[in-house]
Amino acid sequence: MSSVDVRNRLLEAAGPVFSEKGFEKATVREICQKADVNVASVNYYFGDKEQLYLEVICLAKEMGVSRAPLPEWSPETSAEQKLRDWVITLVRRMLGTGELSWSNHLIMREVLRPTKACGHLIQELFRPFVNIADGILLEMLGDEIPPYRRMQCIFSIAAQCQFYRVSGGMVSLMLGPEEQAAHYDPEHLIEHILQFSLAAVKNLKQEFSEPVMESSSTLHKI
Amino acid sequence: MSSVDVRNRLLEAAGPVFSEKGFEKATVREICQKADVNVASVNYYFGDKEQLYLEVICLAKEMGVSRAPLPEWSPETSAEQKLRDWVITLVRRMLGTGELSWSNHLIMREVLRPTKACGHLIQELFRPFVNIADGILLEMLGDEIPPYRRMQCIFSIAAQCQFYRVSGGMVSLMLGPEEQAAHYDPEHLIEHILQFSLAAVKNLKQEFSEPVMESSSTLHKI
DNA sequence: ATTGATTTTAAACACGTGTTTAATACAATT
DNA sequence: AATTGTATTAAACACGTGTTTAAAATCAAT
Repeated sequence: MSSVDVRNRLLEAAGPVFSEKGFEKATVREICQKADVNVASVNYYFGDKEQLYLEVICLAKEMGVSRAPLPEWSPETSAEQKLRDWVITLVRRMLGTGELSWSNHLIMREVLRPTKACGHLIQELFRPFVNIADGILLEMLGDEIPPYRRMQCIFSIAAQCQFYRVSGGMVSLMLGPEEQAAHYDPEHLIEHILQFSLAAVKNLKQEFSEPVMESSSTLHKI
Repeated sequence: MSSVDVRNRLLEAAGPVFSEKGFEKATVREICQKADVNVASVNYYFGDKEQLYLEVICLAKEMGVSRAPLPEWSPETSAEQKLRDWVITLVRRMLGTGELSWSNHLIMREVLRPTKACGHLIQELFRPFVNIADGILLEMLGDEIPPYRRMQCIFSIAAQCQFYRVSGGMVSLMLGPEEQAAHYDPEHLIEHILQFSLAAVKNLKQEFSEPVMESSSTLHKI
């Protein structure tokens, strides 16, 4: 068994374990057992547990992007279709099952509780992906609408996709299994999220082309 | 120092610690140190660490509800106003700061990674709160729209509120501090979430009163 | 075949965890 | 004042953790 082989076996074994248990609860012993290598190999090849974790994060990022990439768009593709593709891609990355689900899960852990690896993910993964959505919304809304309003919309759309990932356990407990199977599979979710969000975005555009209604905000400080 | 005093001191000290560290990483020694009692007191009064945790969850539930309750509505309160109040209450519970923020944080931990305490929270806290929103949406949408569509809308609204709670760390890293302070305080978030969601809900009502457009869904399996 | 560097191994180390224990202190009751 | 049941304490226990170590094994080059 060559030395690079042991390194790769450790990386591949560590991904699912970190994903399932998190950095703290994951044990070097379990990872080494799954990789079928000695306990000391992590420290020998990676220095310590944290360095192994950082390399696993990079691996997860690359796997996620390559497995669920954005489609190529021709110049005449409509903005609405692009937004649809964007949401489909996001849901695929978030709710994707099978071999690569551990990478989504691991990345979500970084979002929920950022470590020093989160900066890397933002720069390499989140920011480019958000910028694409920003371009689509700019195309749909025009530049009279302030950029921060576009960002709020992007967060609102992403939030809906993220909800079923992070709160999936609670959703399953609230809905019956049959209800969940009937209306909450990824395809139905995509349709709902798109319809919900497109209506909101189109309304935002109308609000800026028509005179604005004053909203009586009597909200107190939280 | 009376014995009930030690019990309460443990409960009050354990809340913030469990909230900040989570059940696993929180240590009995730290809780006892913060409560200024002996290490063995947890086992003496609660049996074990988990039983203490369960009682802290119940305390968190009661604190959260009592601190940010829903307002009383008169019969002529509009559905739109009720939905506004509902969102305000949810954002307050989710993003509330100060003394009670640990209870929100702890409940959110249960949502993200349900333990045996989550069933209690659903029955006592989430289900009643969701039922109120369901009644409001029923009022706005009428009963021609299937109940599961209302539930999807409730999830979409709650998702937006939840997003800034669970992804707040990443949002801070993506936006600059000045951008975040300018447009992402709770009041601005409430306004955006309400405008975004009300537009979507009203569009859903229109869709059911007007002829439905066929959407060309060529989505493949994830 | 010998040598020297690299890799693998089992054992041990140092530390932190939840829990238990046996002795002590306390407070109320007889 | 003596007794009894409860509450508190410091110490120890049993276990799991990441990491280190020194010896053994493997491999490539001479």
